Amino acid sequence: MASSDGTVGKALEVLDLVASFHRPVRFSDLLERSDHPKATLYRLVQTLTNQGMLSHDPDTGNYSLGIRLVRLAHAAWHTGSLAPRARPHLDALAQAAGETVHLAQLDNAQVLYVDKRYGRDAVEMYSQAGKVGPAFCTGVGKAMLAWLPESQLQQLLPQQSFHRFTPSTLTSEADLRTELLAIRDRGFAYDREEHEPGIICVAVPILGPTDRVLGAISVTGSTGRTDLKTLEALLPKLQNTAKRIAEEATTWTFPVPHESLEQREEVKCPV
Amino acid sequence: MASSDGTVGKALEVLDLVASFHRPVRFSDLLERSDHPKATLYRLVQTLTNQGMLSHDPDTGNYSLGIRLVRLAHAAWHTGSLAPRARPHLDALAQAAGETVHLAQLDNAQVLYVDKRYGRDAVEMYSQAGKVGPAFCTGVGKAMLAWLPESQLQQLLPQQSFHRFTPSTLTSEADLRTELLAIRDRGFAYDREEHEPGIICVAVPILGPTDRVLGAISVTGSTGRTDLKTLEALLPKLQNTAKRIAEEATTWTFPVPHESLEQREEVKCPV
DNA sequence: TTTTTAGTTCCATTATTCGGAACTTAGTTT
DNA sequence: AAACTAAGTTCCGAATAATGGAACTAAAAA
Repeated sequence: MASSDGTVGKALEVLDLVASFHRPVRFSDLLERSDHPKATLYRLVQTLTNQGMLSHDPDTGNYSLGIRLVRLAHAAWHTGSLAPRARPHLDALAQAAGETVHLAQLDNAQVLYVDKRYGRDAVEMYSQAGKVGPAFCTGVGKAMLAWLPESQLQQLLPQQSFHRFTPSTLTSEADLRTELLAIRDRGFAYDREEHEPGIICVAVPILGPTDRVLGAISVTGSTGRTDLKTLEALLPKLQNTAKRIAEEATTWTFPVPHESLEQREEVKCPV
Repeated sequence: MASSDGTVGKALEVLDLVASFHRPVRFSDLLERSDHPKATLYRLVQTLTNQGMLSHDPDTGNYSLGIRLVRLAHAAWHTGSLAPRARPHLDALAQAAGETVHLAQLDNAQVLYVDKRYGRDAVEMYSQAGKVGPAFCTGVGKAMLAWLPESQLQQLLPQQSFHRFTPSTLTSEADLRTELLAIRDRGFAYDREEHEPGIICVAVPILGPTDRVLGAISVTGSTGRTDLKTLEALLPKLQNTAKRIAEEATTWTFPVPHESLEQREEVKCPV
């Protein structure tokens, strides 16, 4: 599955490229890291800028990800992610558990955190929702992988970096496969400081009717304050929460759109 | 500027179309509202799904905006919007003012709120930030329009709906033009219950070196608790904050990326 | 069973994208 | 100031990818 589909694929690739810099970039920065010939890349960037997916600062010549993305993501988060419907359940879980709670979904081969709660206060959400992490060495990642059909695993596993973050990171596909079987067997996943030293967690998948993987939730702690046994005691609550979220996600029929359409409509590009 | 550029433009149009439903949609829903022939739309949707920009629930056949958008938006918000650098200033302003504070940018012809503070507590990113509103009848919208070059105005004004939200909404381009001149003259914009009854605000633009419009901030109140005179007293603080944000936005050189690239890389699509 | 509706595939035609190379700035260096 | 360099932009014939009418399949309704 090496190659991307068509012009659209290439354009989206450029978006990822811009994102990967984590800072505004000049055209030549992009050119350097891209396989496309100058003229081609230039045209792609132009198009994306026109479309508001990139923004271009005429003073500095820098490109950044465009603001249209933020708008689209707002909608994506509302209709496409589990977060809005999982919210009350997450709140309750965070209260009851008194530990940090994560809600994640798969974004391709990576884990994407779509919501997060700190024991009590809902702070810092800005910087957290939307963050991505590795799948092979996080609790939520492994919990989701464990329930994927073989066909999908075959696509996702080769994309894992198996980078050794800590001494306990699983660094081969074989080790991970063994772990995934164990997880599926016992019904939940551990993170034994595999991603960050001192950080442990217990995670369960959120499964749809056909056991399709919808997402995962976890409770996280630090080895200083707690241990796996303690976190494990929260499992019933975790599993209960996961079940409820799954129910909401599948039961729920969306309310009829209130169509605040005064604005909407096909708005076209400025220069 | 009726038409969009190329295949990429069409694909992004489809994303907007999906977003406009505010709920998961079936293919036929999209077909109904789109000008594209069935096969063409189908291919576009396929491509976007492949790319993770749309997600497709095989159980229900529904499409939603994909999770890849959330990831991209996270990056967009960090590097592309004023929000992260404006943050401490907004906090300070909200504290000092004791009123709700908005930070907005232009997304095409609309206003996009990229951050918000209620007197004290911060709000979650994707449920509030990412929201769009009309430009012609909000304080931040008018503040930004007032400083745009004529060429841009000519593109954006025809896209305004001029929908009468309240008795005091300006409902014609001519009225708005007059108002914009007044705003530019006095240096800030009022919202005299033009968008929502009982909601008033005072807004100032955030201007770059060449007076380029970077964004706008406002303090908002309700007619029950306050009045325009009172809000106006906060103007020095507002203007000061805007200036600081502008400075940060232009001065700031981004820190060298910590390149947590174990993950990144061109990750390709699952089935 | 037949009919209708929703979703998917085919493929010759057509329109877009591609990219090498030349050109234009703007910023350095001698 | 002329010569050089690097970054960004435009051109245009060749190559490729998108198009969409129509036919097909699957599933639901009559």
